Amino acid sequence: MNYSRTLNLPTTAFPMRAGLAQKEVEILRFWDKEKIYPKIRKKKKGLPNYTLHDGPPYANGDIHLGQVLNKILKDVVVKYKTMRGFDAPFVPGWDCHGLPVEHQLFRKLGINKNEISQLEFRRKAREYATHFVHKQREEFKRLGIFGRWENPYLTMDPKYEAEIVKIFGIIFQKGYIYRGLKPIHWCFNCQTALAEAEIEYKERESSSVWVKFEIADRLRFSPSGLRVYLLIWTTTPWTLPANLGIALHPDLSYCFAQVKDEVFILAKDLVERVSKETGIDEIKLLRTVKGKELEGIRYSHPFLPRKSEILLADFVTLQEGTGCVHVAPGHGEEDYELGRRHNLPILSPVDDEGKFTSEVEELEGTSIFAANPLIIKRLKRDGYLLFDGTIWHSYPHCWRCGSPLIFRATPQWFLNVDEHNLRNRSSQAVLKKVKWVPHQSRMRIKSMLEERPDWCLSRQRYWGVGIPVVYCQGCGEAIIDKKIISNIEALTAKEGSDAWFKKRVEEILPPGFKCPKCGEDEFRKEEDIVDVWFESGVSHEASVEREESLRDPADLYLEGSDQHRGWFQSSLLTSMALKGRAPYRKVFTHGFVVDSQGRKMSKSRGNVVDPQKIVEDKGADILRLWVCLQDYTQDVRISDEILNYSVEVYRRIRNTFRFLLGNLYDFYPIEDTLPLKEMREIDRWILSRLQSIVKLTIVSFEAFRFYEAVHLIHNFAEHDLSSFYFDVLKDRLYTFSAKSEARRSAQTALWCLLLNLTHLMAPILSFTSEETWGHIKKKGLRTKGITSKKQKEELKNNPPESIFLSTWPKKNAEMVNEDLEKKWQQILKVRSKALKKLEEAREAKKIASSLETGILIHGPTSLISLLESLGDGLKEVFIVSEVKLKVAPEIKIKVKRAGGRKCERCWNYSLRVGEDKKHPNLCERCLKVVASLTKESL
RNA sequence: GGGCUCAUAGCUCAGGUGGCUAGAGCGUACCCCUGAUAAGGGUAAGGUCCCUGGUUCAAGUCCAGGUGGGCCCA
Repeated sequence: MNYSRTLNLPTTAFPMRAGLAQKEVEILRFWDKEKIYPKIRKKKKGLPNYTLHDGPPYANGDIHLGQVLNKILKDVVVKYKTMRGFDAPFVPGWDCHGLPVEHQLFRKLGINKNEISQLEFRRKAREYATHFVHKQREEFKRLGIFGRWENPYLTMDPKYEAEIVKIFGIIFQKGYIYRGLKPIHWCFNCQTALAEAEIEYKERESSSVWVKFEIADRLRFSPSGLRVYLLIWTTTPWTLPANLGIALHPDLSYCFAQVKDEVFILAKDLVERVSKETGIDEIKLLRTVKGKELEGIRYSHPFLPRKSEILLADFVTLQEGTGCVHVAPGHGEEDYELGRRHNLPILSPVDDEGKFTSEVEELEGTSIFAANPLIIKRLKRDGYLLFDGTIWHSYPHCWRCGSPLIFRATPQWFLNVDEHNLRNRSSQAVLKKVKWVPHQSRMRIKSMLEERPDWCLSRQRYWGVGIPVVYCQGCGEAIIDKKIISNIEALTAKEGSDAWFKKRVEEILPPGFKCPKCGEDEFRKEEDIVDVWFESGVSHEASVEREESLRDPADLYLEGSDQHRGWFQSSLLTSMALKGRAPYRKVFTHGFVVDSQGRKMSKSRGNVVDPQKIVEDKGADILRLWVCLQDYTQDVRISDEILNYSVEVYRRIRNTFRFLLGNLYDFYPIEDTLPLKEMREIDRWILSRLQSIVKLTIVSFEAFRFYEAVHLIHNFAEHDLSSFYFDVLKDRLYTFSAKSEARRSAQTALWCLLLNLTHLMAPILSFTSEETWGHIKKKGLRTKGITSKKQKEELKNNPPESIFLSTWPKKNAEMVNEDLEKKWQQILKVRSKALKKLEEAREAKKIASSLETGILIHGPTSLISLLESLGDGLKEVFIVSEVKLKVAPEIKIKVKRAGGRKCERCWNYSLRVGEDKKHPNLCERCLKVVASLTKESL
């Protein structure tokens, strides 16, 4: 007779194989159709607010793994906080303006700035950014990220743009913003500034000149009667008129080298090379000093009536030249920084067309490249040229027209980081008021703040918010007026930032406006736009402060570690300047996604992984789990092997859910739950273990260590549940009478495990938890045997339709039983010894299933009485047919074949199998069960 | 080159204030089960704890130097 129909075998519609790619789409549709997110928002209204403010990604291209990592982490935090009883809205944002969009669009259109009007281009840029906002939004939604997707904040939204204008005005009024000069890459053919990304380096022939700068001060070491020169090398003689310093490395050795009746100062280690390149020999080394010993010594300019000083700089190297570096703060990045530190003027006597201005009288109107030979000729004539030649080297060119570029200083707007002690105040706020996770972030932001230069707010671009400044045509005065700003603000709010570029200046100014300095009434608008970092940097005001649902300062900013220099700082500085406090209470940073070797992803390396592919192939939950399996405070690796690991962990957790659901098919919590007191000891034990897991998981989530939580839960599912508790439980679940107390006790524990584990995993495995919840909620809705109307009503609304509308488990103190946990720890130790013995017997081909055996346990009295207390449960623990105990000084376990015959129903061996004639192959226990079944079916 | 940082089994992670015969899970090998079945159980193999020095009775753990990787700057 086949008894399997008399067993309570697991049944569930929850499939073993997830089919995530399709299933997730169904769940997304469910969330969408049932408006789950709006319902969450409504339900949480009035609870304590938790604001995680989204750092806006660029609306540019498809999302990459870095953004996936970032948004999933945010989502886990938000879902966790939501389920723990916070009102935690998520308002996603996008950074829409700026170079990345502009650059890519120019490329796509195949034109340059001069071939399209600014307004026409801006229209296209808006379309372009909008397109990617939509695209990325769908991609993020597909990952299961909850948020107010239908109404994100966009930096190109007119209201947002108006805020940018307003805040620029306020910060200006407070005195933080000034006008200064800064060198930029300039194409004098296109007459435009170029960003780094728009530069192409190509080989080019340039002059290569060695120039002598005569020392003007008396030197401590002074070779009698001889003239002493600093020897510099440059490939851009046209920048010599702007020379305002010569840089030496403080720690390099410099020598005084005599050539005929002149002495040159140059790096000692470069003497030989210079000699070779210039063909000058017969060099006599007089003496050597360290660079720092020459600091501050003055020299004369070779053809201008000017004296400058020797400066020290770490950027000086022995790679090329002479170790004495010509410094023109108006014509080079490093030169500029060095000049700024020494308060040198930013001299840049070259106009838009690349011609000298009147600042260099004798070259006025001459193009810089045409000036090169003139300058060389003059140096030669006056004896300041040691040698000249030509050189092929890599030189920056315009990506559009191919012309060689120059570095040229232009007037730009800056935020003074030291105004009103801004730097120190920010530093203090960051160190004392803000929590940094991981703690290393704190030092990082500190050192970056301390070293950062003033913030250049001007960009010579098309796509962005105009800097709201007008200039008097009469005296050139730059005017930022409260009234004008509020006009621009109002116009921008109404028509968007296009208004600034569309309107004539008179339409922006108040009627009858006159220059406060000279009384003139003709003006022109500033042409530069605001740096995009300023735009996203003011989101604490333009988004958080204005959003009804969000709180400023935010509870959390969560971004990649590159934002220490970026958004964390731009947000901090603007907030400090505006409100005198940081915009965040806590900052959580994560690392970067790298390949299996720990190397960064790049197209050239060919190791870029596409998240869309993983989603289509394995599912978003696998990606979510991948994120949460790793220590993302460091760099996060990805590879097939790592993803497969994620799949394995997923399977284990899914199967755990499936086992739980399968064995609860006939369990309805409302009527079948057994009170804790009446439950079996092992069931109470697993519930106590569960409480430890709940407690520790909460600790991990609070510290944003999701990987710790996942490892914990996975281990629990593996070690406590699957390999022990479930294995032991099968006998009771399958073979005992369906409604027996013993079985209900087990099911009560399983129900509790199921509820808790699905919740603990929900912020991470959102799709799978929701899927599981779908099966759970059907059970709770059953109202069989419930008569009162009120009860029925309650059950209608409970459980909630989505797991995300329910709350996270709390630690249940009643279930905690440390004594029990200790006791079972000992039992498990004995069990693992027994398993080893069983395996030996199995290897020896003496047994196959452990139920074929009986075991004899020797041990000290304490252990024996502990085991004895388990009663019938003892043999279940070992999954054997018989356990005998014997007191002995040493622990020892013996395995023998079980006596009796195998019961056909429960597979246990028993001496009493065969006692009943009707069921000759059943044991005494199954006999009773089967008998009751027959009775029932009658 | 500078600031911050990371390095433990093939993979993902544990290893407060130095005492370890260095752990867990995955994967691998072998075995068992066939009533969680493209599942489940068991056993086992796997590590110069990046390298080199030093402090110490004792170092994965502390110190110094180096190598390699990451982010940001130059």
